[in-house]
Amino acid sequence: MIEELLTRKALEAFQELYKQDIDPRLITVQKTRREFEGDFTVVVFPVVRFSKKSPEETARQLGEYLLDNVEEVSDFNVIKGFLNLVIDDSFWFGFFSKAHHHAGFGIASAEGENPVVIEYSSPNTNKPLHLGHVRNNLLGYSIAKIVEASGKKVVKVNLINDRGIHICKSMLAWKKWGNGETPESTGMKGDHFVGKYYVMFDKHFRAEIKELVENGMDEELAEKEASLLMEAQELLRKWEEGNPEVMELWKKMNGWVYEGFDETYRRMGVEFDKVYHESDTYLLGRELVYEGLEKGVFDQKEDGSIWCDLRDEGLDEKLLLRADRTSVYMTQDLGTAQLRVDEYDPERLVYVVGNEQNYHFDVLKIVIKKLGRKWWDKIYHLSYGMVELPHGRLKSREGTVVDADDLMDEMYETAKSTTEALGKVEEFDEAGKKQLFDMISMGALKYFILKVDPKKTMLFNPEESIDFNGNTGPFIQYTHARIRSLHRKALERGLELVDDPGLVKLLPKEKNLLKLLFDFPAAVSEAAENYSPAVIANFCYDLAKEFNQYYQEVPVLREENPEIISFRLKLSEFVGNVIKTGMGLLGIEVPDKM
RNA sequence: GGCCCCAUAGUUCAAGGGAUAGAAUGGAGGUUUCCUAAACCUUAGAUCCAGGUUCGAGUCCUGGUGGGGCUACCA
Repeated sequence: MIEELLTRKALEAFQELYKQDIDPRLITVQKTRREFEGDFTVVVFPVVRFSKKSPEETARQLGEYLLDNVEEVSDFNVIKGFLNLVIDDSFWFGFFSKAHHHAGFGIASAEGENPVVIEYSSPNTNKPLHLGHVRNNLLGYSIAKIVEASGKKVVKVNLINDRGIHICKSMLAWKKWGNGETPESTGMKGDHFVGKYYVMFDKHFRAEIKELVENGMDEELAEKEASLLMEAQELLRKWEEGNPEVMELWKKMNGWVYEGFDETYRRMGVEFDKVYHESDTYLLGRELVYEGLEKGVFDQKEDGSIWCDLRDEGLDEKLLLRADRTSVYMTQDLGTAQLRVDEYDPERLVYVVGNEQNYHFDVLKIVIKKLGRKWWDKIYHLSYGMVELPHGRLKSREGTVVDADDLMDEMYETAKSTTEALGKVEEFDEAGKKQLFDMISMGALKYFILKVDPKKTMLFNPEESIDFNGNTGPFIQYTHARIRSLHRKALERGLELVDDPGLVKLLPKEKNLLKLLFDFPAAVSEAAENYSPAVIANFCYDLAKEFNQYYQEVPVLREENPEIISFRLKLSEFVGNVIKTGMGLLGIEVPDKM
């Protein structure tokens, strides 16, 4: 890397010029800001105490040394304590010649045995997916792609919370009021169908509480003793006992939900290498809790419930098993973590889970540590921010949710009408149109969500919807389509091209593009280190924006010189390929024409 | 009450302790006989408050204000 070379040479310069060995961390080489001349900048303020010269003088002497001793440096200028170095065109052109052929530029091949296991999605089987899940799924899938591109093996896993009181509520409602109807008989998508009964349970449950309270019962007590809740709990007990009738209903209703989820996953373009079900892992979790009890790291209370005392770590006591020995959320998460370690021996266990569960994961790590598992610190909670609506956060109960399927439908319609209004679809057949509208609508949605730093709370305004102009997915897709169009036109016109154009005088915009392209592998690494697709999204946007400016002011195909046409065309294609690769890391497809 | 997170143009987002805080959108104005105008160009507009550390603070520290989350024998 050129930055490392410059750092090394700068250190060398300090030895030569001032007889000083300085801490490499004091030398910062960064990209020169747009408004100044140069490609890389060394900030000399931190090292003036070693040179014992003014910042300007230090920068000037360092600049002269680098100009004399580093082949790539062709000029420099000094502004205050900033040394701006100009890298010779031949360096950038050399990079172009080497890299533009390479289809997988920026993508490292997987090495090492131990994979990174990434859990994402993790739905409950009682209701359809909403906007919060969309952020989760898109983040998880994209991060998996990015980590893979950074040269690691990745296993994408999903953990389905398929058991518990929530699904029992849906089951009970269906038994009581379903009259045997099914997704097929109603034409509803399976997850929406089951979700309907979950809502129905809640409605009747509320009504019952209201009635109990009106008859003089305390509200808190009513919420605990409502007959509907008791029945649902009875159903859960029967489930844990393996009651055949209950199991059958449970399997049937979960099956409906999975069919619905699969459709939504397919549409979002996400997939998994392995799917875990909580119903398969909670028993292992229970064994781990007993193990901890034997080791004396957990405690049993008089009623038989088992707890982990975390007060020494500044946290509270945490329940691990109920008095009746049924399991809680933490129990099954212990089990699944152990299972994954046994199965994959991972270098890291990444959990893509919302930041509302920060506390849960703090506790999980400590509990695993207390169990004596050395891999406790391989657990990494990728804690992403909530999606808020203009009126506050998403709340299923209050009906302020944005349903994932509805959202995708609306996006599709918007993409369709916008594209048709622009008169861009005459040349497409029906299948081509559908494919294009899918790409554009999902591109807009995915980019909108992924361009935001995962850790931050983000706002989604359904009224204003998602834009197709400016810093958006379709803008970048459009740039790609333009580049592909250039390529098509060049072939149509039978232009005389050369395979490896020789060194041409680089225009400023061309140099800017090459500098951006040069940074792509570093952007992939940075995105992988920080688990942040936003880094890639911003990179793609900058590249597309720079290209559009270039496209606007520089003719590509209308040049005389075949060498120059070839260079500009290949540079454009290089940009197009990197956009395609980068957007691919976000799970976004790019069209050849739009 | 305790613990955690956040605060940047009207709005939605950027900014690895570095130069004059970038974009987009919305506002105002402009570009199409020429490679796709979902584009491009010009223009106005912002770091919550008070201290501190530093040659240098949107970024780090302390206090305040405002917002969100967690603090379930729900998952």
